[in-house]
Amino acid sequence: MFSKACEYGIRAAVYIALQSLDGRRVSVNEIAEEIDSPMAFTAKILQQLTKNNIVDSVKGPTGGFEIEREAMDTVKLSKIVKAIDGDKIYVGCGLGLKECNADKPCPLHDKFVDVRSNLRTMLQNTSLYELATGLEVGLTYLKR
Amino acid sequence: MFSKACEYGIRAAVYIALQSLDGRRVSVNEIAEEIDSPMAFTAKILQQLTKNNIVDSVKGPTGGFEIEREAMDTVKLSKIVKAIDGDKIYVGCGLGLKECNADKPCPLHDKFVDVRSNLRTMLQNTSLYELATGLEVGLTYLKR
DNA sequence: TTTAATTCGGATAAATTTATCCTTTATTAA
DNA sequence: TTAATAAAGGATAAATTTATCCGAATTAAA
Ligand code: FES
Ligand code: FES
Repeated sequence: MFSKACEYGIRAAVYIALQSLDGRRVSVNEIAEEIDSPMAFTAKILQQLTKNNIVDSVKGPTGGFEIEREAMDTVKLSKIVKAIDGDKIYVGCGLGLKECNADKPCPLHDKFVDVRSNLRTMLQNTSLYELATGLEVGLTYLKR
Repeated sequence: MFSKACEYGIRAAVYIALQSLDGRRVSVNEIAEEIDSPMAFTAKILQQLTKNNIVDSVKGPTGGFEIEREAMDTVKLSKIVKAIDGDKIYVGCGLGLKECNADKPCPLHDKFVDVRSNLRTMLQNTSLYELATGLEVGLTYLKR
């Protein structure tokens, strides 16, 4: 469904949000450990998240990544997915035609559009804050 | 969503079904042209479909691929997707944890499961015949 | 002012997916 | 029986994704 990069990106963002709720800034090293992802690759993904204003980064000692409380509400998963995987998940044809186009649809178009808009709605309505709070109370996990 | 191999596989299967409705057996060459896919790669995918009893193949002159009328109804997209992409789309965790597990769920689990079962239901309920008939009457397309 | 900690950015490597090529096998028809 | 046609299968190449490494830039604290 999502690329590995995107999966790591979402997990990382949720972890940063969780720690930011406690006012803690976290390093790539800590993030990679806590979400069980390859560190250097995770660093690259965090750069993308930073460039897209999804998380904030601070260099130097005591530096690291954080997310403002307000951003936790405004940043939806759709924004992260778009930043990392692009919009092919939103505009791509399920059967691989150049683009999805209702005027010259593939045989799966109608059914695929249903599923896809279901997914899109879910991503657009899901905030980082929402995901972080489940973690906070120990109901959900970022690694296993 | 699906791999390229899977996209080609579905398109190929639908095309074979369409032609089999007319009693025509089709070659890899024709299939690749009609669905606009790389021929040799498509041949590989057709081998998988054949091994999984999704389509039938006949060697030699006048040979090619075909699908029995009954199979067009019983073969659902879910079978094709499983044959080519495996079942990661059905059992995988949306955020990339080892497997999806409700006992130790990732933060997105509940919402992801909704979307996924929506997708699964769609795939399980969609037959090749259904997709081929839309093509037949010129409402849908396998290339563009 | 120096040192150390941290992200940033570029280069490169490994793994996987996508794609091609060529030989073998089966089968039909001449 | 031979020649031609088509799928099967194996080897390999190209492209993309995933992952690692290392030096540069920034910044806080000693
Ligand atoms: S054209 Fe294929 S999904 Fe819309
Ligand atoms: S555990 Fe992540 S989707 Fe179920």
